[in-house]
Amino acid sequence: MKTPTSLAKIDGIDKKILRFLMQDARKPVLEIARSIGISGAAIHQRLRKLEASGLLSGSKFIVNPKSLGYTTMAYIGIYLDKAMSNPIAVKQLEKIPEVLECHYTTGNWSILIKVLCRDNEHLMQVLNKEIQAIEGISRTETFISLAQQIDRQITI
Amino acid sequence: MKTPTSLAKIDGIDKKILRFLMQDARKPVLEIARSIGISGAAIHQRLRKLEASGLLSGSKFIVNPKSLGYTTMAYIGIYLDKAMSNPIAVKQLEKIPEVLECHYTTGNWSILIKVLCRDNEHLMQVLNKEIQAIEGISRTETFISLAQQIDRQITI
DNA sequence: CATGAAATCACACAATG
DNA sequence: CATTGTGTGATTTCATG
Repeated sequence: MKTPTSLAKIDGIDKKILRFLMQDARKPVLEIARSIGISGAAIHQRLRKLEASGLLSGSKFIVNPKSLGYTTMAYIGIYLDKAMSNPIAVKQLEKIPEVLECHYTTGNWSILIKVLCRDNEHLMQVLNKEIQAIEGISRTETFISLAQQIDRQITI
Repeated sequence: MKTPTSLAKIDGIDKKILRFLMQDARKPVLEIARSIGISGAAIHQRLRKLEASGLLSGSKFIVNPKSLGYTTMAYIGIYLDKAMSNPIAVKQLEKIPEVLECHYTTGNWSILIKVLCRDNEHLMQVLNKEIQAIEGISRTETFISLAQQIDRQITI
């Protein structure tokens, strides 16, 4: 087995286009066209191809959580009971809006989640009233992010 | 002291606009306007205000790393030597393109990073040749993400 | 694959209620 | 704070090198 998912083959022009749009999804295609010296229609064709290949999975507006009063980010390692099936716990975690990521991981924990809360008190409530209340979750270890110094996507 | 950063006050219409654009940054403003029943110009005014308030920190095209052959994601907890100043290590980590996030955390480690690699072998090389080579980094603990079941932004 | 032309649509800035 | 109107520019598609 050597083909996990068909790899997209992209050339230098695709990379340039992507680098622009990964920085600013609303950058007009025609501006990019002028920057890299090909026509707007050519960029359209390439973007359609990249979408069809699955390489582009959409675009997002990024909201700054601090502006909404969310200042406390934390990672939480979760130990599940042996008998517990992981998907059931995940389904419960999905219902907690403060949970932004959830990974099934190797190592000490069964799963590792990232949560975003307003403050420490809010984090404590999410931990005690929401997460610990989920059946099958036995113990947790919390790591509060005091500062995030790097946040980026894959380098193209 | 009660004002960490001025909180943006947003109403229901702002929320609707944001929910659309957080899903798809390129959704035409006029489409949103029709969906929620106000004029396009009104949405523009609101977006300008939200940008000015700092709530919107841009937009991004999302690329699917698997399409580029990057299938191994991992979190790495890093112990720094006591004498080590955190910013210097971070500066070195920034130079490693596989490092996507870097958090200064409470708990066992000094910092927690997220890396994205092509495969386990690539991860091993990044660990041994790049990360362990940084002065001040004494020990690391790696947690490979076998599957990511939740990935989203803050709920508005 | 890239181009250019043409039709449609969106944007942005007013001035105004 | 929302609306309408308007000039300008962007998007999208198509037929064609």
